Amino acid sequence: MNTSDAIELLKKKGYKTTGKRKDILSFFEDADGYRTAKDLIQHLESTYDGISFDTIYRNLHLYHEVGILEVTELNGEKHFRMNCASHHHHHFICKDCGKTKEIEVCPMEEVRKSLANYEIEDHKFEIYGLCPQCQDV
Amino acid sequence: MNTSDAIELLKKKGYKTTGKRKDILSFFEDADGYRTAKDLIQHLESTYDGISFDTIYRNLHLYHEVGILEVTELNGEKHFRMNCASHHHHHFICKDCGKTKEIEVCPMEEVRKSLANYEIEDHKFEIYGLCPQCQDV
DNA sequence: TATAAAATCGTAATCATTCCTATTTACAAA
DNA sequence: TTTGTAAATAGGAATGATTACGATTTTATA
Repeated sequence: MNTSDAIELLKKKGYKTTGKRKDILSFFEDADGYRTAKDLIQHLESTYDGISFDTIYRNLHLYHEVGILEVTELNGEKHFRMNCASHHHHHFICKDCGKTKEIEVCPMEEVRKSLANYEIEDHKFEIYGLCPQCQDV
Repeated sequence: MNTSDAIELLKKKGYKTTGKRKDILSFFEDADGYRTAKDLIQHLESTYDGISFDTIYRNLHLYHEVGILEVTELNGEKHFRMNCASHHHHHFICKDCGKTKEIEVCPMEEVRKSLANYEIEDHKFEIYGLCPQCQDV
């Protein structure tokens, strides 16, 4: 998913296009990893003085709802990244810079067998650590 | 891990035994799944009127630190359960009642190969849904 | 260009969690 | 058994992320 695909998707669903919405999208397109609401506010404040929490969180939720963003919860804070689910995969997440690396392994097929009678709604497989760039500080 | 093992471990580490500490342990021993700080407060309030947040959170942190409790973050809230890591495994977690089922599959061996140069510190593999008991409501 | 619906602002409220000081308690040593 | 002291707790304020909401502004379109 990239910014223009996302704008297209939003239009198709009847949502309006605003400067802030576009900037939020490019922020995540450039980020190439997980970012928090705080990160986003900091980025937008230079352009839009006095931007409201409401705007930030409303759009983060909206984007997640329509599948533009993925969410994960780390250290009591929600982290968002551009959805890259063209195919199913998981992520290594760098604790330092938030950048991600795709992991193709998914053990769910095998797991399903051991969960007969259980209704599986979702699953999460994440690996945490330091990416090569963040190791020598 | 059960209550008496935990008390033993705490003593060995030089921590004092109090009624509250014991009750917190039995709460989790009986729980057989993930519980929140709020759940714990509700449980303790009937016995200890006016119990302090400090006591709750200090002990949750302590128990996590020494390995009595495991933690996971769901819906903006930390969830705790008795540590059952006699061997490495993961969990199915019921969204309704918090009960867990052990999952023996762990794909980390395979994953490590694709993460050369990455420093792996931790990983999380959880399956969410409804357990058989919670499906027909 | 007028209009209605959607988006945003400004700010207060909420919720989980952390922090702080005074007081109480557990337990080891006398 | 008493006592000294470090650890534990109470009570409540503070913090940080997130949500809520009435008033205002902006977008899309007729």
